[in-house]
Amino acid sequence: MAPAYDPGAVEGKWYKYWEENNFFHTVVNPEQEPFCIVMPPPNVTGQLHMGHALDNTMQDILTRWRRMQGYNALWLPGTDHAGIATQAKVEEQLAKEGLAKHDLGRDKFLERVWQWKEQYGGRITHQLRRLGSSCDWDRERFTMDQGCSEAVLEVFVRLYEKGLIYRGHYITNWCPKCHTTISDIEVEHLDKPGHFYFIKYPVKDSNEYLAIATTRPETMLGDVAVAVHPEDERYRHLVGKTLVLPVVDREIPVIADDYVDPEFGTGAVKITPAHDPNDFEVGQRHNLPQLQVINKDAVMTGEAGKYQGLDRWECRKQLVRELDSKGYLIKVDDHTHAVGHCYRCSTVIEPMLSKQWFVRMKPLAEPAIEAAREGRLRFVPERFTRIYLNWMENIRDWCISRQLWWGHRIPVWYCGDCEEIIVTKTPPSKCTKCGGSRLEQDPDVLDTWFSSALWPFSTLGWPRKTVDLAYYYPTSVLVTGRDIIFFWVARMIFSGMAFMDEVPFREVFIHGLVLDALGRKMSKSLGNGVDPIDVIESHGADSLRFMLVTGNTPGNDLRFHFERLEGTRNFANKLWNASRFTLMNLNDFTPGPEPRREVLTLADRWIMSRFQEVAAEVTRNLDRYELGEAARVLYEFTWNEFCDWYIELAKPRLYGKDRDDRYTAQYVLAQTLKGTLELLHPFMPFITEDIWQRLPHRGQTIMKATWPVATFGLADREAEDQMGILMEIIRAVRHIRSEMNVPPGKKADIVLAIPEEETRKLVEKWANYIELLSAGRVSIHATLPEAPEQAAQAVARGMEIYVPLKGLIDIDREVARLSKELATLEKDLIRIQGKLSNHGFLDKAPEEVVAKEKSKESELAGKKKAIEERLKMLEQ
RNA sequence: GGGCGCAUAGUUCAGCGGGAGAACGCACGGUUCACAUCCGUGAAGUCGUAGGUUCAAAUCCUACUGCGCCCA
Repeated sequence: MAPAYDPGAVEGKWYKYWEENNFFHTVVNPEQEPFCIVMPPPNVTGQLHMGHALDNTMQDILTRWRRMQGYNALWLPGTDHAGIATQAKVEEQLAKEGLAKHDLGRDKFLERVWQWKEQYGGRITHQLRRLGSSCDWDRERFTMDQGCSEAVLEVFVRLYEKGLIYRGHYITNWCPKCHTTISDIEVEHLDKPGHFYFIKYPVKDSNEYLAIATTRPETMLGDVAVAVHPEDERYRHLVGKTLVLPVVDREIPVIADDYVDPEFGTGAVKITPAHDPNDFEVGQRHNLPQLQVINKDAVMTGEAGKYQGLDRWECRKQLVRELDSKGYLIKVDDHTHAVGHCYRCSTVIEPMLSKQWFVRMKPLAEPAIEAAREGRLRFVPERFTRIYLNWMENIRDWCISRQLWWGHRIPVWYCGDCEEIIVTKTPPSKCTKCGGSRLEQDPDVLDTWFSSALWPFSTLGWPRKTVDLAYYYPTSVLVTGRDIIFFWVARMIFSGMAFMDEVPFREVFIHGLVLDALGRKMSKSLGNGVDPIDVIESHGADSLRFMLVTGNTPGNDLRFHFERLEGTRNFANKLWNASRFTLMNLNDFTPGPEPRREVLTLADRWIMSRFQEVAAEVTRNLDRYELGEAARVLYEFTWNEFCDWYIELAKPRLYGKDRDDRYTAQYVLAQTLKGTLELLHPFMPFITEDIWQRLPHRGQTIMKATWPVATFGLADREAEDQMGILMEIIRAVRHIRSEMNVPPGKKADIVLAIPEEETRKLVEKWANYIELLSAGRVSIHATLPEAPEQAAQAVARGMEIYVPLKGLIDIDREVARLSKELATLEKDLIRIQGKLSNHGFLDKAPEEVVAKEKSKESELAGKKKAIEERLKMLEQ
């Protein structure tokens, strides 16, 4: 084995081994309990970023753990066609050739997108493999594969037939750059500094005017009314009067509507139904016309008169100038307000009137709300339940049509003869009503999230009744980022309720975002992203995984620090070297019977007991989705207990002549290491497999090893207590040596006074531990007539520990050291005595707590007394 | 405007009713046959502020301040 761990040398090899042996693949087995995670499908042509790395590491940990626990653990992978993003990329590519998509036409363009998908579609799944993902690639799905597409058609038709899908002429969010409508949640509201323009609207045949305030003056070209609150005294006399729209000279009415907030602005609101969602509703209530003055490129239309052809911002500038010059502009205030931006391209959204398809949400949301309220579905952390519920309870209809070519085409045909609308899974040859053959399919495609909403059951075979579906649905847990709770999680839940009559997953495990070291979102525009593949290449996938998982709690964001990555890389190396040491000492070892308890040393019993507890604690934390805690427990056990103490204590027996002793040490060492590797395997799959394969083992792969549960012996409290005493002595001696500057190479005398017989016998028995780990010669006494000369002293558990330092001791230094210790002791003692003299505490605190405080007090008091005596002596 | 999260050692974060923890960094000392990607020892914190509940609060409650996020 190499003296340093080289991830590059092992990762590829083992992944290939796992995949070739079908270890990730599951087969339905009614005898076995299923565990299933469906992977949030990454964009098919995207590449792995830190968010994916975190999300998939967590899923892999859960999957590998459950698999080892004996579940039939399926992690089902797949990719998403990502309508807008993918189409935009291909359009970009075309643009480089000087082409637009319309030059090719729909069919040719789609061919290009499929080509693109073939070219890049494997990239991300390949990258997921490099991360170590143990998903069942045999079941890999794509949102536009045949099965998923069928599911989409089925769902669309069924919802339509139930009246839950309708087509409407409404105002929606139009992105002038992506050239499509997007749904409400795809709009990002950003606070932007802007202006509040106060404009005079003259009252017809009068000298009076009505002042309105707007943030978007250019839309006044499409104004069809001005609204005031019905009870607003200031304007009551104007309701029903006519205003003359400045510049345009069009006549518009003053109307009264509750929607107006009299406190805001001037209390008079211009109404532009074609370009504002609220105005749209006011317009509907008052039967107002809809005047479209901005087109799909965000350029002014013919309705804008002389401003036709101007970009919306340019129009605003010029129009304000004209208003000002003609005396209509009262004032312009600075005003910060939320502006809707496209979540994809950040272009300012233009509310636009058009015919679109919508999903009626209220009836669908109800069961999805119930499911969460009744606890049939649980969010981790729990607080996300409220966020989910709050959104679901206030849900609005979902606009699902997109003016794109790449996606699931809406299965709707319009008859050119009788205007019949035909909604069907299979293309009709003639009109079902008039028999005419002039049929035209709706040109739009569905929102990408429409297909991903079906993911948990479409990937398992729905709408067919497959065995997979019966066995794995509902899935066990969904692991995803909190940024897509609304986009995706909520939609899967109501879809699952609607079509499977059951939640799609029992639990939703939400994690945060991976931020850069400064706490900023990683983004292309900032260029602060860290490529997981670079990290895998430089530090190994295991280090990356471990780093992503430690120091992280459910739902919270995580900062990416390079130093932390080094830490986990070092940990991998530590594990590697502990294993190297173990293996070097196992050359003549064939595992036989478990050593009898009598031949076990204290250290053996201690490490076995500790391992037991660690296994239990790791399992408990995984159960609670506390992956970070689980990883931390393993880190500390491996490094601090197994390496720093157990291995050191095993050395003499491994190097010694006694074959039985050697066998016992080998046995415990090998077993503990193997068990530790198994507990670590979900976190660090590659290195653990590599070492496990070299150790005596049964089975083809650590992946299928049994999750350690009480594999050898039960917790051994006695061994832990006894070991604790010895560790305390060793630490005390090391402390003295270091403080007194005893050269590390120099053997020191260690004189122990242990009045208590049982403890004395224990220490006598294992004195070699002290000699070994604190480099000294130990002599043990019940009591000493007087303290050794020129010795440094420590006190622990009623024992006095002396390190005679003839010629080395610096009395002043020792006095200072002891005085300092005395000061902290006194501080602790005062606090505890205060507690113990408090009647409230004695009466109300639980007995154990009181007993604990009492024993602490006597321990500290004893220590204090010993140190005081010692100080008195030294100062004489 | 409403909601949520965070505030603990120089830094990044755990802990979330009964002795302030880890990692990194820092200081001191170390070439022993697993590992200098290492070993040993140490210094370092009125646990954001102010109240309250409790025998007991970093931990629960209330208000406030600062930062971040979501929704309107």
